[in-house]
Amino acid sequence: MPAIGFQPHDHSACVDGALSKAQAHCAALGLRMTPVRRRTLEILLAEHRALGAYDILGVLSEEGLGAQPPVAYRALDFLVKAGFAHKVEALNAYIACAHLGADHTPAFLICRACKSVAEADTAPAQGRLDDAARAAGFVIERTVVEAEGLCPDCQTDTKAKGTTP
Amino acid sequence: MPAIGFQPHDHSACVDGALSKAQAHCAALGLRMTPVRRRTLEILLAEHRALGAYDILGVLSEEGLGAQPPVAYRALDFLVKAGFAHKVEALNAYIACAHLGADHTPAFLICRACKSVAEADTAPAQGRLDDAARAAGFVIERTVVEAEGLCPDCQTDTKAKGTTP
DNA sequence: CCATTTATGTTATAGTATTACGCTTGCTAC
DNA sequence: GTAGCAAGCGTAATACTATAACATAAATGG
Repeated sequence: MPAIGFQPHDHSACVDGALSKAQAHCAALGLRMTPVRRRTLEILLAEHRALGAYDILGVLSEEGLGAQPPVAYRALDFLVKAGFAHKVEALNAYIACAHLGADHTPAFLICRACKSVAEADTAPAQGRLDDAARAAGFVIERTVVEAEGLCPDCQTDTKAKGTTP
Repeated sequence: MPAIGFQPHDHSACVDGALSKAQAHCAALGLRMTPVRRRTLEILLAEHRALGAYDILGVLSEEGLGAQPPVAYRALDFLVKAGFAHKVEALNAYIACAHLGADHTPAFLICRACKSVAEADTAPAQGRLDDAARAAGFVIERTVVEAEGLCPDCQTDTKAKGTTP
């Protein structure tokens, strides 16, 4: 399960696949994929980048799908709970799940230059963190693993060399 | 390097030690430990819990050390950059560093019931994440590793059994 | 069809963070 | 010592993120 997001790929297939998997998952579990929710997922899927709730809201409201913050937050909550999207805590932003269907704990690689975000798998790191937690008598329910740095493309770009070029 | 924060310990020694280490570190590097910065560090050190910037600001302003948000944020930025404190991304809150002096990448164990936060070391997990990043061609500059769950004390408390007791 | 639950629409407000600008303080070089 | 400069602080204004509360509407299940 490689990090998805930096390598070129067939993006429209990636979007279509995710949408239909999400749809199927909803059908199977009796969840309701309403217009606002589907559109929100589409917006997130359109790019391998984290979007703020208000970015989403901007698009939704342009399309007449709701103009107030709760509309976007409710749709995002639904998608996150259903596993179709994740919240990137370091950015206070949201991103579509790149490994839909897998029951995973995501790790994010966040490029500080181009803002793209790749989703990797944490299973290995996870085990070690569990060890540390167990030693402390702590029971983990949810983990957040995020790394900020430079993606392959931005490592060679001059603009990326410093924080203030 | 065990997780610090859940076990009972000599807290005043823990505070005093951290303060004098910070002071010494500033002296060594020519950093300026001003009244606002020192007081902010003291406030954070007072508890092994993450505090919001506005919690800090509340105390500072009661004491005549500044009444507007930038005062708190500037002090916190300084402490974080100097390594005397960390930001807990999952809480949008700040906590004093529990391993002052060690050049470390912290991992936090956050109790959702009592809100205490322990700081563990991620070196092991770190290695695996590095592997994943290298495979993707990504260069990590900073990592965020946070786990939410229940601390030893709260696992037995009835109030902690559900999210809405 | 009616009751219940689930989702949406809307207003208002809470919580987190930054920009911008001017003043003061402390350091360094003359 | 004092002129020039950088770092820090005071303050106002504003931007960004998120939730509470309550009314309305649509779907589900008897």
